[in-house]
Amino acid sequence: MEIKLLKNVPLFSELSPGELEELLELSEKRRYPKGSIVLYKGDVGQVLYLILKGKVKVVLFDENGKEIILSTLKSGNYFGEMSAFDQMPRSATVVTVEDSEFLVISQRSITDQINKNPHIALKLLSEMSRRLREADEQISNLALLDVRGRVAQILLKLYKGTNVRKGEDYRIVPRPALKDIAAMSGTSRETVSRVLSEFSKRGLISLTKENIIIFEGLELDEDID
Amino acid sequence: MEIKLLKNVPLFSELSPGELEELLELSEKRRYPKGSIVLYKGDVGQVLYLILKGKVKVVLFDENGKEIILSTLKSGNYFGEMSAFDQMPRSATVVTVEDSEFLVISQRSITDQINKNPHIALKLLSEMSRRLREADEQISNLALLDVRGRVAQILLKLYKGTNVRKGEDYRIVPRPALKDIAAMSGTSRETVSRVLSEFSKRGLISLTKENIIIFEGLELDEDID
DNA sequence: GCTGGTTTATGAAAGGCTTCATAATTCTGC
DNA sequence: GCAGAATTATGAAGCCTTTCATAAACCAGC
Repeated sequence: MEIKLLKNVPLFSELSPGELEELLELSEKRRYPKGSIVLYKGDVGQVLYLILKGKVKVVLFDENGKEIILSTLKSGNYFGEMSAFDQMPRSATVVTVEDSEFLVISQRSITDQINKNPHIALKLLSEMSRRLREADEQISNLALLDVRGRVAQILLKLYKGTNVRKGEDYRIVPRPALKDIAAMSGTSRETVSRVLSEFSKRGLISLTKENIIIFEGLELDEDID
Repeated sequence: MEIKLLKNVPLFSELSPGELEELLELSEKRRYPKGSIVLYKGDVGQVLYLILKGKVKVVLFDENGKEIILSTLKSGNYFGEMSAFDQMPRSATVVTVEDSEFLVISQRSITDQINKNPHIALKLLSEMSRRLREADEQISNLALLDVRGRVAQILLKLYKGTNVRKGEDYRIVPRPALKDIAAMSGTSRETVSRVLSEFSKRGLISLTKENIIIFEGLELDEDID
């Protein structure tokens, strides 16, 4: 039944129907409503979660509850692989932002598959490289850019995730909550509100109720100031 | 000749002498004096560098030359693996901070070894997991802590890297330059200077010419303030 | 052991961002 | 369609950090 679904996940695309079958039998399907905590930072656990349906955010909190979003993942993506490979506790908390469904795969199943089929390892290495790049970029943004720059980077990244283009502009649909943009930029809701209205006044973006339209030129933000 | 050296690198510890020999023959040894740029962000190139001797820093710069240090690596560590696995350009610049010597291994050699010996893939996955954790922690520090907290975290991390313990205190030897602590904390030299002298006045650390001694209690810094 | 260059310490001013507060707007569920 | 909840907009005060400037300390090499 989900064989077809798995087949479309790049990570498993090289597996034979038999191997997929085997993987499925050893795995468990789990559902979580929107807003559930799937795993907690500090937990031990070596299972990997493949997102079949829905969307999650990977987050960290400080002692006052201030949140930083490390990444957002949707169906076809997976998380929890780090603990599967280095046996350390969960390094972040994962929360569903939509009703979601996961395939929970044990570390054992994964390493078994790697041994049979090293190609899977290369897929994993490639994906982890991508994540490391993104993490490095986020570090760079936090350390080297001011809030305007960071928010601009987040808008561009959000656009790449939605990919709605009309003529010369780029739309982020649906419009994300300011507090989420803030949690991605490492700043406060209020500051994001101010920064976006400044961008809007400068003609770099257009804010509507349903979306944010990015005009060419936002990339250059740093210079214009 | 370097077979013995390679044997001690965790990444290759499972390889047979024959496989090590093969790897060595396909690889090239390269030396760089202190202060050399080994690879530039944006370059294309899929080779992996194994550090045989010396020390490097992985850095990013903003347009004014302000630097953020993503990590510091020493002999036995490797870098450049990301481009080897996802074929994207170099995501950061690597600079030697000591005279250094590298074994330059082609992506091809690595994937060949992975196919022969999936265990190598697991080592790589484990190491990349570790790096991702560190990156996430750095993001969290930058986004959620003030400068004091970030500098404190860097001191603790530096201590873990030197591991000189005498009685109840922990020493960072040799004492790093303030500008490097700054580049790791995402702040300025001047601010690090002020923060350290504040820590010193509060009795959390002791600053000497040769080292920094961390007393128990620095971890709690956030609370004390 | 001196000289020039580098690193560190510290003050002062300015600015960016946070925080708190309030009002307006929008959304949600009945 | 309404009431209450959540989100957004905006002002004001204050703090943290940066930046610039200067002096002191330190270091490296001849």
